[in-house]
Amino acid sequence: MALTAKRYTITAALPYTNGPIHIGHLAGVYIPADIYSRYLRAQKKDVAFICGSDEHGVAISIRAKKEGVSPKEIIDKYDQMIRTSFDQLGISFDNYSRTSSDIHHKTASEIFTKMNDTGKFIEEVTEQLFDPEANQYLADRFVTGTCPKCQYHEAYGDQCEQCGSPLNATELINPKSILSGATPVLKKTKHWFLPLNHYQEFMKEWVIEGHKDDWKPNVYGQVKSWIDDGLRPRAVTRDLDWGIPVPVEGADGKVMYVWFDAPIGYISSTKEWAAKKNKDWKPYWKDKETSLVHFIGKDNIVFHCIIFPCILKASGEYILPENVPANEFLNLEGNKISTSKNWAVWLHEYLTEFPGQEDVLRYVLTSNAPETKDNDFTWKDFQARNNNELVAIFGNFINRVSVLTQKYYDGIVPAQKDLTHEDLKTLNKMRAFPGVIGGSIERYRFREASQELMNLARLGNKYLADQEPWKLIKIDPERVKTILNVSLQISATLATVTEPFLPLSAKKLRGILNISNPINWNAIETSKDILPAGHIIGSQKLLFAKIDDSIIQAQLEKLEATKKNNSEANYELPPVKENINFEDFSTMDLRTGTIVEAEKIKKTKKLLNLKVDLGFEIRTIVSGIAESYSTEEIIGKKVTVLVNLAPRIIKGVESQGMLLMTENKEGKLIIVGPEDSNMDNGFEIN
RNA sequence: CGCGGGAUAGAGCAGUAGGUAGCUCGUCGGGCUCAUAACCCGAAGGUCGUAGGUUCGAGUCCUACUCCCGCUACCA
Repeated sequence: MALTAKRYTITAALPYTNGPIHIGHLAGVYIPADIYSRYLRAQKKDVAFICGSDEHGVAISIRAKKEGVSPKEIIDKYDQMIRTSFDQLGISFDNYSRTSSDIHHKTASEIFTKMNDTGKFIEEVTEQLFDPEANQYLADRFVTGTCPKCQYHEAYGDQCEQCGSPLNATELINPKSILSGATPVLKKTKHWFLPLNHYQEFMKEWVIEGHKDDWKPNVYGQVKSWIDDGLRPRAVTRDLDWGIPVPVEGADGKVMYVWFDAPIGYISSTKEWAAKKNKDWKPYWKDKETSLVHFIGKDNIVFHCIIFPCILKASGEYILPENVPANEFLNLEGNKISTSKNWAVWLHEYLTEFPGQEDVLRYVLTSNAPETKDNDFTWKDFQARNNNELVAIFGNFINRVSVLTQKYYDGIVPAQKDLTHEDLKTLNKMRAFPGVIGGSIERYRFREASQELMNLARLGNKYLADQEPWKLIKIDPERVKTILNVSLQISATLATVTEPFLPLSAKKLRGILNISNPINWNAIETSKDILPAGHIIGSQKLLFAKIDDSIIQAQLEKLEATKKNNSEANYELPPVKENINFEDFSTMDLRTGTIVEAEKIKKTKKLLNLKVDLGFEIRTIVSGIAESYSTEEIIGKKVTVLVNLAPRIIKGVESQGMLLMTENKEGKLIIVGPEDSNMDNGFEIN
C-alpha cells in the first residue's frame, strides 16, 4: 500500500454547471479528493489534482430553453460560482478547467476521430422522435404524453412519474414535444456506438480479477453486476445543438453524448495545466508509473469504472485508474438532498454565513462522510462536532499549551531535560500518528483519519491532565519546562497532520506556533526535536469558535422556509379542461365507501393494497398513496370510489376501482370523501 | 423472486485471516482548575435486522426472509 508510484493524477468528478455546489458534492467527492491530494503533496509526491466544469448535456439545454437564455449564460454563471466557492473552501485543484473550452473541444474531437478512424465505433441507423416545428430530434425527456400503462396524461418519454414504469418515448399515447407542443414524428437518424460488449473479457480481467481486493465493496459490486449482466453497445452521439460537434463529415447537427466528452475533460484539464506550468502532460495519462485515481459519487460508478476505461483502452496508450473510491450519498436532516426542491446546504451560502469557519464544514463532512453507506447531515451534529471536538478537544489543547507557554516562559520554547517514562511514552505515541493517519488516507478512510487527528489532540489533553504543570510550577519548575516542551511538540505535530484536512486552521496554528512551513510529515517519526528549545512562538489566539444554538436554529428555520417557499412558488393550478356534456359525466359511477383493510405492497414505494367496503361488496383497490398515508391511519377512512373503472393489474394485484384524491401544495395526497363520517357505504354520488 | 450496497449501545460509526463485542458524541457519577463552564477518570447502556444451518466456538462463513438506500428522476 505504500506510495510507490512516480506521480499521481487525481481527478474529482466534474460538477455539472446547472446549479451550485452543495454539501453532498463536498462530502462525496471534493473534500476526500482534496485531502488525498494535499496528503500526497505533503509526502513530496508529484501530483496533478484535476477538475473542471461539465457544461454539456441535455439538462443544460432544457434549462436554457426554459429560462429563455442561451446555454452559455447558464454555464458561465455557475462555472464562476463553483470556482469561487471551491477556492474559498480551500479545495486545492492544480487546475480547474471547463468542457466548453477550446482545448477540451479539441482533445475530445481528437480522441473521437482517432477511435472512429481505427474502427472502434459501430454506426447504426435508428428511428427517433423528431419535432417538425422546432426542427430537431427529441430526447426522451423532451416528450410528454399519456402513459400506456396507467393512463396518466403527463408521463415523460423516459418514465411515467405516476406509476413509475420506465418507458420509451415511442410508446406514449398522444405524444407531444415539450419544446413546441407539436406532435413528433419518427425519423431515421444515424448514430455512433461504443461496442462495450467487445470489452467484456478485458473488464473481467481488469476489474473482477484484478481489483477484487483493493476496490471498495460498493464500487466492485456495482461493476461486477454490470459485467455479469453482459455489456452492451452504447451510443456516443446525440442529435442536439448543445455539445461538441461530431468531427465526422456529414454528421451535422450531431454532438457527442455528454458522458463521452465529460471524462475526457480530465485529460483536457491536465493539458491546460501542463501548458501553464510548462510541463509535459503525457506522463500524467500515459506513463505506467503514474497512479490515476478518480474521486466520484456512487451515481458515477458505471462511467468511471466501465465506460471511461473502455474509451481509454480503445484509444490506446492511456493508463487505467488505479482506484475509484466512490462514496455513497449524504442526506440532509433525514431527507435526500435535492437541487430542485432546494433541500440542500449550498456551499456559497455557507461561506457567506460562516465566514472563517470553512474548516468546520470540512471537518464535519469528513468525520461523517458517506464512505460505506448513505449518511445524514444534521445541523445539530454539525454544532456538536464543532463545539465538542474542534473547540473542546483540539482548539482547547492548543490554547492551553499556548497560554501556559506565554505565561511561564514569555513564549519561548523551554528545553526538555530528564525525560520520564511517561514523557517518552507520550512522545512515542505522538510520533506514530503521522504514519497512522497517512495509512488511513492511503486506504481512502478519511473518516477514520479525522478521528485519529482528534486522538492526537486527546493524547495532548491527557498528558497535561496527568502531569499537572500548573501544580508543579510551584514545587518543581524545572520539570514544568520538560512538560511544556513535550506539549509543544504535540502541537507542532498537529500543525502538520492537520494540514490536509483543515488547511486554513493548520495555517492559523502555524501562526500561533510561529512556524512558517509545515514540518515534514515523515520526519516527525524520527526527529527528536520538532520545535527546538529557544524558538519563540507567536501570539495566543483561539483556533476555533463555539457555535451558538441560535445559529443552528436559524439554519433549521431557513431550511424549512426555503423548502416551503419553493414548493409554493412551483405550485400552479392547472387550467380548466374542455367542457363535457351531462352524459359523459353520468357514465362514471361514483360511490361512497370505507377503507377496512390496508397493507403495503412489497417492493414498491407508493402502493397500498386496500380493501374498501362499498356496502354491496368489498373491493380490492390498489392506490399510490403510501407516501401520504400509513396503513394504520388510513383504515376506517371514508372515501369516494370510481367503481366502474376497468380493473387493472398493478404489481400482480387486480385493482377494481379508483379512489378520488387531491394533492396539497406540499405534495401530500388528501382523500376526497363524504364529510359525514356516518355516511353509509355504496351510495351513489351525482 | 431484476441488480448492487447497508442493517452492531440513545445517535454516528469500527470490527481488517471465526475464539471473552469496541470508538466518538450523548447520559449519569467523580476528579482537576492551565484552558473557549473547556480538560481528565469511571459507570450505565447492545439477545451484533429476523429465522435456520456449518463449527468445540459466528457480528464475522452458508441459506431464507424483512426493512432502508441506490441503479430512473435539473441530484454526488
